[in-house]
Amino acid sequence: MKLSTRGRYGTRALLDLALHSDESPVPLKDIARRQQISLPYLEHLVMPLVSGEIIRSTRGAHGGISLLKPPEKIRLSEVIRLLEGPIAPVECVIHPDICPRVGSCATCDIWEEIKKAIYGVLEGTTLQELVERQRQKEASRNGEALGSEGTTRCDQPKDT
Amino acid sequence: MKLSTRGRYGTRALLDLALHSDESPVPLKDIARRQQISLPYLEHLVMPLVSGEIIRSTRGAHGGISLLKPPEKIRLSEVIRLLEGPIAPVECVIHPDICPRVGSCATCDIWEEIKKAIYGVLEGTTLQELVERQRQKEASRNGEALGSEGTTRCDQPKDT
DNA sequence: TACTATGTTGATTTATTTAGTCAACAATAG
DNA sequence: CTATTGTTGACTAAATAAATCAACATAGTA
Repeated sequence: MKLSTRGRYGTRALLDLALHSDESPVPLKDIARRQQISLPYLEHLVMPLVSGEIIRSTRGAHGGISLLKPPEKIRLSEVIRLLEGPIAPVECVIHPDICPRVGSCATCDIWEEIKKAIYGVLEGTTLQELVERQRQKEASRNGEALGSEGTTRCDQPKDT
Repeated sequence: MKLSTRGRYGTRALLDLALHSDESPVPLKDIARRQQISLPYLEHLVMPLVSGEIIRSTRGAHGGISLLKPPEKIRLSEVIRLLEGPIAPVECVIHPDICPRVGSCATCDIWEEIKKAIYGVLEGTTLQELVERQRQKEASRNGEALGSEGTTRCDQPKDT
């Protein structure tokens, strides 16, 4: 029941993009540096977001990626689905037709409930909310202790 | 965000045990056959449940495994924790101390919420409820269509 | 006692997925 | 034309999942 780096890095990249976008595209290189994600890896990570039409990419000098929709219209449910695939914890919830007898197995009901619970959280959270939370945290952090480290990252070191 | 076979097979094995236990221990061989799980694999699977004191095992002839607690006292949250480890979707929710600055990363809040949502479902479900659900399903199935297949399994074929 | 049925443990194997790199290529701005 | 950026696909290394196998321990039974 773990999220892979795709979901985690990808979400952080999107949050970083939202925090730093001002009309002009944001180069992947900058996001990679700020979020401490290897550039070649990040390039692959964001591709599903491009084809999912969450972001647009611009090649060439001064290129980069930019949001295709306002952050309040981007739901984490879609982001995670694009980055990690279906949210359900087991296949039979995704493809009930492969179950020899759907509806005869009590455990699947529980897996279905878990799927709905996860989906509820992700569907109810937009990128805009993430942005606001992040700004709030950074503000309160500056208030309490000045001059500490630069950009912080949460899941970087070993959160497999 | 997938459950591994450990969690799935283990839960089914436990449900099978609860459905077939009548004082005497149930041999792993029987559970393996009914649930179509390879015996050597099942042997490894149930070990965490033994050390977690969910079940007791008896060696020798007429041996097998038996529940150590009444099914209504066995919560899926504990079963899954024993079989799959911590429920949180990322490490930093499990070990906040490894985060360079806990509380400064907005995405972790969401992962924490997801953890709570999953936990809520699992904590709120007991083995007894699974048993009742299963009996109910089998009863209604016999009512609607007689003489179909034997034991059904839901997640067996390909629910990775 | 000997034998059979069962669980226990640890080593080993195989396949899959994850995470990441590399290199060739395409497009755009200046 | 050149530097800068994204795009694509092949490739690799490491970790994890999903078993399998063999040697052993224990309990019942003839």
